[in-house]
Amino acid sequence: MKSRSATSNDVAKRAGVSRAAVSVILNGSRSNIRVSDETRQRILTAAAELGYSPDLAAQSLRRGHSRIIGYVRRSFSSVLYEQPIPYQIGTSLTRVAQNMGYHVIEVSAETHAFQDRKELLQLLLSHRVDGVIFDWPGSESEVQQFVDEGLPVVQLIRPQFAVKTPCVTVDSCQGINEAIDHLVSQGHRQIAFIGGGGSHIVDSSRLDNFIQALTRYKLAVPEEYLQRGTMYSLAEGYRFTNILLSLMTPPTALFVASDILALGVLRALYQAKIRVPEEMSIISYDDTFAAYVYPPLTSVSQPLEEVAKYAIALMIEKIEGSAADMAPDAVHAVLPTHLTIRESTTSPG
Amino acid sequence: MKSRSATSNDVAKRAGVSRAAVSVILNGSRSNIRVSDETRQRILTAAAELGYSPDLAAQSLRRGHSRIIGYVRRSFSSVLYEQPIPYQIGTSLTRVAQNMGYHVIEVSAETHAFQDRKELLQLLLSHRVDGVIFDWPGSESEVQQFVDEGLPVVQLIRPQFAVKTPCVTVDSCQGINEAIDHLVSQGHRQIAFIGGGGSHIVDSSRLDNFIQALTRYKLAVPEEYLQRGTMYSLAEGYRFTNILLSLMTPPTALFVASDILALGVLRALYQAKIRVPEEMSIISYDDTFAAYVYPPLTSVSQPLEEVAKYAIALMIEKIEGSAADMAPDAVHAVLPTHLTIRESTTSPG
DNA sequence: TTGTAAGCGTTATCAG
DNA sequence: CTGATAACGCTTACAA
Repeated sequence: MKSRSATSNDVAKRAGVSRAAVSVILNGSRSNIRVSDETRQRILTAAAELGYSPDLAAQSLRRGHSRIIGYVRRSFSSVLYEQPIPYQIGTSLTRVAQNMGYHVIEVSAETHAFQDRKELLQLLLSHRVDGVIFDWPGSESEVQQFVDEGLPVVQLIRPQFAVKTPCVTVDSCQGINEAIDHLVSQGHRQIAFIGGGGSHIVDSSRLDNFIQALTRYKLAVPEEYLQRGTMYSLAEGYRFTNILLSLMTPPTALFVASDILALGVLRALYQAKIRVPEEMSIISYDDTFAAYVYPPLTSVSQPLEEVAKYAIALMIEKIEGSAADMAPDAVHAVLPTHLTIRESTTSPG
Repeated sequence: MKSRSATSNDVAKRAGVSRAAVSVILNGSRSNIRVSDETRQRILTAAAELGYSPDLAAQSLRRGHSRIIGYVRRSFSSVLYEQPIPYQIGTSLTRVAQNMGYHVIEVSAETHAFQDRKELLQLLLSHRVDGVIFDWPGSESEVQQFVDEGLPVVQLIRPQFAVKTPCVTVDSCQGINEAIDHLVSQGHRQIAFIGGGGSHIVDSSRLDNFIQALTRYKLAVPEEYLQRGTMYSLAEGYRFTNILLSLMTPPTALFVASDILALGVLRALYQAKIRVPEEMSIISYDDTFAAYVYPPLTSVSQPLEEVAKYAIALMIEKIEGSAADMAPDAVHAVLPTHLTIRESTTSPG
């Protein structure tokens, strides 16, 4: 027995006023209309008594905007522990947006229903989203089609820079510098790099920043200390660690470009009976589950919560801002990383 | 320059037919109306050319249902690794629902905007959700208010059984039996329990099933082997392990009622230089990140994906089903767990 | 200040 | 099969 929700009409009747007045008071936009305190009160209490809640669909239809933001994430179905970032970002986005009166709908290019990428566009369009946030878009065209529709678009983490949209990214530079500072100050001179992940500049810059940081200290960067694979996975971390251990001069410290790689590193080290940090120092990158393994990993933390906040702020500005504000269509916010020191690093041997 | 989306009217004009025909073809409901193949084609191509996508808000307004399902999760803001289950469930729910033509909106009782719990109800009501799924509702009234509104409600994992709604839960029994079978078959006779988490039967039954399983083998269950705390946390796992290690007769195997507890267990064992599994076998419960630590943990896996599928199926049945089908208002689906064997268990000493 | 009326995009009804 | 018409709940000029 579903009780039909109260409408603004019901509230108006109960308060003995017009629908218009109810609309103004309850979802008040026009400020050039003033209402007496007394009628305002009547409306408020009437609404409360009836448990009135405005119909968002009707509002959306009338107002021409939905207050819905689409969030397109890479790989919906991936295992939580192999891709923790989109899970965290998605949740943060949703929470932040809700606090701003918006609502996020989460989709992925990989969902069964969307083998045809067109359908994804269709779905978001059907919801009449006010804007779309991409986390790590798979291709240029994936983003471009939304831009072509005239929708505000914000890209996160690994943008397709060829498409001119505002971006929010994270710069590994500061965090990696701090990491190398930390290791060097502990006396490490032989520091190796284990990396992975695609060809995006966000990934390759981790290696670049690593090399630069070592160069600042005039430390050698032998080619065999630079292990770089094609993805971020436990298996690759494991494999590269074994390669490094078999070198004539193994490193005394490892900089590992992702937590999931670090899990493989830890596994290889345990099996080789090499103690962390006494015999090998480790710093990971991401700081997702770094604190939860043993030993707790010193790690470069990414400000994911900030990324979400910034992205939503940028998006809402694009949606609500006047045309004038919208001029700089390629705002690129770069958020810094920092080192979180735990127990996986100490002086060598 | 936002190009206004094409409407069904535009499609009708372009195809030279009536709006009604477009509606029937594109979102076809009435089956008693037949359309010639030729006009159908005209409509389809016209829609494609215009990039028509139906306005869900308008449909929702007109049809009286929104195809939106609310998902109320406990603790939005908790750290991913301390509460992985809601993250996984939420994502699965969203994905499964999308494949069924529904859309999930995710909220939490703990969001800033909803200090007043009423606001959560309001938000969901405003979206005119067709139903609400609860994962671990905090209180009876939290669920009851939605039932009172006449909304279909499904509860997951840790239901408030006092409120009569369909539920989908997971039964630890089979998995724990398999776990004890496994340990006993390896020769373990001293098996301790580390548990935590509230007073919900889902939590306490893990202990009950553990005791029953041991009893089947006529094994002693000394009181000091039963360590039970108030929450699932790394710190408690750590603490309980140290207590167990200090006993006159320490156990040779540990059954740990949650992965996050197991992380603390591993930490304590490493520090005590007790090797896993050679000197101590471990089985965890949850199988969320059990595979990712070292050694990979033998763990009782919960069918979370199935839970999501079942919940959505149940929900859609309640929403769309005829009144007759809706009679059994307390369907209670219980999904079994099973043991996943990895490398943290072997014969004792 | 308050009331009236039009309209957002869709679907349902009901006569042609 | 088409075409007109009404209605869903809400906002907003504009008129009173």
